[in-house]
Amino acid sequence: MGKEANGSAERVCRPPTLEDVAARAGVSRALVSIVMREVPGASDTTRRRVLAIAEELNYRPDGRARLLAGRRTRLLGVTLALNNPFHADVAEGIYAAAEPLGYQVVLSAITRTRTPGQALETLLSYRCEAAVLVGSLVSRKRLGALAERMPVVVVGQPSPHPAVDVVRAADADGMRLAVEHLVQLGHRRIAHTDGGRAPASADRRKGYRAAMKRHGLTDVSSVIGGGEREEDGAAVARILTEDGLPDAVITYNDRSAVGLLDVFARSGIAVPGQVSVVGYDDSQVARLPYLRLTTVSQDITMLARLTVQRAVARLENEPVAHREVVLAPHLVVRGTTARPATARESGS
Amino acid sequence: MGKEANGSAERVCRPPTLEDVAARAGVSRALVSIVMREVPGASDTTRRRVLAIAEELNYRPDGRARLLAGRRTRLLGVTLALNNPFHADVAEGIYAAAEPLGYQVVLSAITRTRTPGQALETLLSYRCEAAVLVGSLVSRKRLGALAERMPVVVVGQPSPHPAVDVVRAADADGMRLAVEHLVQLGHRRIAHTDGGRAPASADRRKGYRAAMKRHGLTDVSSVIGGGEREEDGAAVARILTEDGLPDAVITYNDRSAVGLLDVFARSGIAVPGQVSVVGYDDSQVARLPYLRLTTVSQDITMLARLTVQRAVARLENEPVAHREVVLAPHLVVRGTTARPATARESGS
DNA sequence: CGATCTGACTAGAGCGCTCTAGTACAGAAG
DNA sequence: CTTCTGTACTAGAGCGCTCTAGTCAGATCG
Repeated sequence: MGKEANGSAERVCRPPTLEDVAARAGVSRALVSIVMREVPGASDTTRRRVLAIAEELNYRPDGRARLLAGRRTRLLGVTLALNNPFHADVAEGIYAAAEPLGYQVVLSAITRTRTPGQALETLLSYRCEAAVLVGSLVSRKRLGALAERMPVVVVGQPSPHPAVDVVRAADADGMRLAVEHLVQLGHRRIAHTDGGRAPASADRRKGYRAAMKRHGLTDVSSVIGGGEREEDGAAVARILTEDGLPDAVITYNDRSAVGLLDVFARSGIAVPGQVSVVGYDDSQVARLPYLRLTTVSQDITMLARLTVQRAVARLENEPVAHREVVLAPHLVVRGTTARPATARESGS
Repeated sequence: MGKEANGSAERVCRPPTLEDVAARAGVSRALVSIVMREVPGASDTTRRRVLAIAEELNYRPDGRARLLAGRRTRLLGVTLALNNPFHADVAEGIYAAAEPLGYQVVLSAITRTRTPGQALETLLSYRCEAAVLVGSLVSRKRLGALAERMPVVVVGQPSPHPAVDVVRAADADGMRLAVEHLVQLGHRRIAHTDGGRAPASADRRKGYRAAMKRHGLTDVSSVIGGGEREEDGAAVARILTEDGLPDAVITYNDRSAVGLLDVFARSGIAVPGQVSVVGYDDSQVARLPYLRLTTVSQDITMLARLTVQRAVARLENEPVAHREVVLAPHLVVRGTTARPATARESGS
């Protein structure tokens, strides 16, 4: 005859459990579990009744217990750097792709005070079934140790380790697209601001060099270092302004393009009037109406979807053809590229 | 005499448990638990021995089981929008502040496909002990329901609900600082780009109006709407460029200042030569060497630290003087503000 | 009319921990 | 020799679920 005034429930009393719902409904715990999991084994009538009582008691299944009791956790762990817009976009896509497949996502942030190792440790402690590493630099050794325990998918950069999956865009192709676009517009002196030690930077640099070579522009090709942040692009812009402008610049990513464009704007250098600029990523920032940055799109949504697909395929032992999934990038032409002003001298 | 070749462990065999370590060490599970938790009750000798065996077996405590078995979870839940730099900074600070106090952080992202409600639901299901809501818009009703279950701290904006804690900066004071700085420099026509319906926008707008009034500048005060993104600032810049420039602009946040500055740069409007600009937040972007944005600092690190302190205080039943912790903002003067070029006409 | 089947439901054993209430056994005090 | 104190350790009961192996009606069938 306990009068459980749930409405005035204080924080003190613990949240209701399966047991409570079962008792109230006059059924077994197992049945309530069946209803809550929406698996077959209960009649429609009881299903509705149990659901109503659960609602009434404000019952919410205990994630910890579920994780512990189930034979599977269906948990996808993601490590990411919170301050990186590309990472954030990927994580968003992973959430969206995982939930329809019945997988949950758990994030573990890499920050100044929290190393990739710690972030991974946390994920492991929750026994997630697969690890998704978004553009973070984890040592080959650690990668190997991790891959021995669970499927690992590295996103957005190549990874040398034979045991990990990789989902990324073809960086060399992306650079080729950028170079070809600029060449077709009539540019020759096309510079590249690289990403230094940042993920995928090496591939993009190589792609740039190859593309320049193919167009017979090796002698005018120039790589200026480098980094992934706005200020890195800004620094390069200052160098270029002093040393003489090229016809066009392809940056390592959109972030560094932003810094570059800003310094150009302040120096009164017209884009695309005096110099064309191509970014990389097609992140949110490239679409800003006042920037309208021409950029190479990695199709982040697709990247995320394929990442989840791959992790799930590994978990469910589906056959996987290649360790690496490489997406074809495409160019998004916006407002920062145009024919050179002086270009009436057609042909080479 | 089973030969447990752990080195060649396949993914198939489950990770080792307390039991395994205990068996190997010839002690009870409870003792191993004591050692792993680093609580008193074991001799140094056994402690070392158990630790060595745990290491050898590559044992890692199971977070799910810990959470479930302990009388407390010591889990702090944080909901945040991944694409918001301010949120990311706060989350980073929360990690840093929580771990020394023995609390763990669990993130739950708000995305286009994941509502604040869903994000909260996830946190609840892991039975975190307190919820931290970073600048997200949760209905008053939902806030109330949540606060009945656990301590709730809202960060970076006022919240009307009497049951939730608030940690934020004094937005009106921040605007006062900005206005005073500009007035002292000799500006009169100081405009404000507001944040529209964004969190804290109302307070900043009010603070601006009050400060302008105090300086007898009501007739030249002007609020132009508004939004929290770069493009919102850019839109305002275009309006100002057409309708006539004020002496200075104070933006709702750094993001919108970035858009504003960019459009000014493109239109050949000199900052701070023709117009001074003050941002708000002192986020990473304000410190970019090519921007050097004068801005009102909320001291995000401190905001995060106080948020954690407050949540922990509630959990540990420490006395709490006021529901709201309001930090005094301060002005960070960088390169986007200066005396007006024509300012030799001293006095009013 | 007993044998078989099917759908709805239940009992109870875990999952890997934590934590309370103990036991065992030193050494010190009476 | 007993009693006491403290340290080192253990037994075992949970935490709130899931899941296997049932039970038990009632329908189906030869």
